[in-house]
Amino acid sequence: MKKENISDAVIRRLPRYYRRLTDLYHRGIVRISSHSLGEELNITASQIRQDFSCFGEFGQQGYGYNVEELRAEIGHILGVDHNHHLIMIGVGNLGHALLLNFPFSQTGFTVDAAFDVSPAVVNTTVNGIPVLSSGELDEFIANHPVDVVVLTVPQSIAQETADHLIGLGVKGFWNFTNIELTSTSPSVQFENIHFADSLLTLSYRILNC
Amino acid sequence: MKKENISDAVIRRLPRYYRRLTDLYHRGIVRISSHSLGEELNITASQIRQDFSCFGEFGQQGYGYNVEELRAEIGHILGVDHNHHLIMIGVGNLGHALLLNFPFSQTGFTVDAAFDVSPAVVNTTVNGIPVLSSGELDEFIANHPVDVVVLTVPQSIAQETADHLIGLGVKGFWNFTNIELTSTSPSVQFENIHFADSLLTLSYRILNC
DNA sequence: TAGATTGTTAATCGATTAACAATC
DNA sequence: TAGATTGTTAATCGATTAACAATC
Repeated sequence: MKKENISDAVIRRLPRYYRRLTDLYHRGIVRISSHSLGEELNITASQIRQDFSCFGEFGQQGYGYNVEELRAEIGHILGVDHNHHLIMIGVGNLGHALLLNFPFSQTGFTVDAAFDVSPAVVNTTVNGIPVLSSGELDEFIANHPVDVVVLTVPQSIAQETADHLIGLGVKGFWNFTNIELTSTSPSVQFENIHFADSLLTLSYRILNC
Repeated sequence: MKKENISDAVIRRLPRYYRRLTDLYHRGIVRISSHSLGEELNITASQIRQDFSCFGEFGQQGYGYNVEELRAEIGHILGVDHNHHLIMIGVGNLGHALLLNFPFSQTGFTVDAAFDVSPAVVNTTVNGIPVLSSGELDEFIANHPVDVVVLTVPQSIAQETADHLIGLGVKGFWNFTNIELTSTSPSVQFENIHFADSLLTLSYRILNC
């Protein structure tokens, strides 16, 4: 299963394949060729076959790929069946929106708790998830190992919060603050949602493309 | 100013340069070399100089770059001084969070209005921005030209909403729905925030890296 | 002046695309 | 069987890195 040297570009295409295959599956489509799959995603058939061949042989000559099987394989590669444990730090407007709307469970994550400093939200629940006081964080993690933290805190405390959590054993951060987080430990993974960077690239493109 | 063949990789690095330079500027740092700038961003000095040279000559041999000037140049390239007009379609939890927290004006955008179908939000204002009924959309755009739409609607109506807006002349979409939007017109730009894709790549990396 | 650092050209590296034998 | 399509190897393309003359 574990392959080395999978490039970031390949990894970022996997969720798109998974998304499209899920759609095809729900529409009752049984088989698909690399050519057809690529057409819908604007990816060449060659690249799709190269990408899949990093992980195994999922197709059949003359037939193509079975949609349900391929979806399951890619889902497994991405870890949707892994049940990661996740907590959220910072329950402001954005944190709230994610807790209410984001399908964590479909993505392989269980949200165990959320944390905030504001008395207005501490000891409430949001979509069934308890919001605890930040003071309870260390004890909580000691009793409930956490794989990933959703970081929806103010920018000013983002790096120090991350450092503290890394010390408690957290290995992954879904970072919604607009800074580049760093860690001395190479096994810690950061995935950034940089809203401003994203909108700026759109600004550039509507002016120049 | 307008250069052809700027690769997507270059464009996506520009906001990171801009962000770092803004930080340096606020810290009162006057000059920086490509080497120092790269160290903080994990980008080689060579690549930084290559990137900048797509747009002009902003440095000085033996000295490096003036932080304030370089920040202004890159900001200008990205269009932060352009004052794009923007509206939001769909004022749910996520839309609300963006209206309340996202610094649109710092990014070169003016939010003129938001639209929704729910009587619970129509005719309210959020952070000073009027929320109008979706029925008023066509007339509004006829009177207030719109460059970019923030698409925070349910997935099921995303493509049809986009098609309608493209017909009304909208050229850019900041798409928060988890589907790939398409357009027959090549001048229409889509910038996607695919939350689920993002979290899935994190899932993959904590399992494999 | 000497040291530092640019902008740019050339070299390298990696990712994408094309081609094709294997085979369902 | 004949047609279709895979997985993989080879060719191409583009992006990154290295090198260096120019010069502040």
